[in-house]
Amino acid sequence: MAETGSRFRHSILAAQRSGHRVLAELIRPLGLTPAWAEVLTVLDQHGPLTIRQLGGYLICEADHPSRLVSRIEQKGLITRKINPDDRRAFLLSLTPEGETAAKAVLEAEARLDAWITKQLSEDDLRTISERLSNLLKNTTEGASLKNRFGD
Amino acid sequence: MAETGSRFRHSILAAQRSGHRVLAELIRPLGLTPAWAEVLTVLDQHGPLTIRQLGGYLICEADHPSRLVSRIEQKGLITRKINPDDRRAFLLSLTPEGETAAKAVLEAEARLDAWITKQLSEDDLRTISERLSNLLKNTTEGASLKNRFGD
DNA sequence: TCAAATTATATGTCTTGTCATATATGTTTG
DNA sequence: CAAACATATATGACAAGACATATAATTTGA
Repeated sequence: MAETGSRFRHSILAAQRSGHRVLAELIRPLGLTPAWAEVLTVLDQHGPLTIRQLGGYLICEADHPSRLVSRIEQKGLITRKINPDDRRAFLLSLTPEGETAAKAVLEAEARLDAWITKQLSEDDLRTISERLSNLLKNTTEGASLKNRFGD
Repeated sequence: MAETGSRFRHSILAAQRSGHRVLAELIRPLGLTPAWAEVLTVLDQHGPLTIRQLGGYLICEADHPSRLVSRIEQKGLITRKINPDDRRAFLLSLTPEGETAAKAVLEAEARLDAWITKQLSEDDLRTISERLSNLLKNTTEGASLKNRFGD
């Protein structure tokens, strides 16, 4: 079938949009969005990072997440410290409120993941992740995936 | 592993973003975006549609694509005819320029799909599409997928 | 050492997408 | 028939994401 690829692409798009919508609903009561959730969980897990380093872990944004970060900062979930070694690059960390929010995000994501693992087997999930990682091996998104989840 | 679901979700996100970026690069010379491409190919394939009907085929937009349509219309790729039976609902069709653009989109997508089918087997692609459709069976995105590609 | 190149971040502008709400038309029902 | 309800589309406001460009700090190399 010539449309195998097209159907595959549209299925990926549909899955992403659907998952995004569901996650957005789960964390909206927290005043958060999926992009904010990614920033919070990455900072929670990988400690103080510069904006550029943070970008290397994010899948939601290809460019430098300056504006995303400043919005989250304005809500008081992130602080930036001046780096004496390089006064261009700030070090971003979670505030106590940010850590609380990150924990709440992890709980919401755990609920979503529990639902997903009821629908598809662990084996299917792992196989799909692996095939997609393979497809993305020379892309920035693939690099971020590897940074976050290893090979 | 607890993170199987998380990795799966992030892989889907990464694949979508990467595919979106590549398709955007392929059709940018045509002055088109991936969302426009979806509208053009759906109208090309499924004839005159109202905005609501069009929305039922689109995966890129959950709500009614009013503004997306009016932007494409302003570029002269779509026309709307008043429907005498229901003066709320317009019937959208491609202009000759729109049909040309739709053909060009199909060619660009065919190049992308040719690359994809070199990276993953037809069997893998079909299996992944099927598992994702299954996951989405009670969602609006799943309904659009079914409208476009059947069961 | 100092000009050029590089790097980190920021910002203007635009399209996309969501939510909430508005308006106009059509349908149903008391 | 009129009021209530439903439907089709539009729009204001915002976050997200991409691209191009700008600015400031650092590094490099002649």
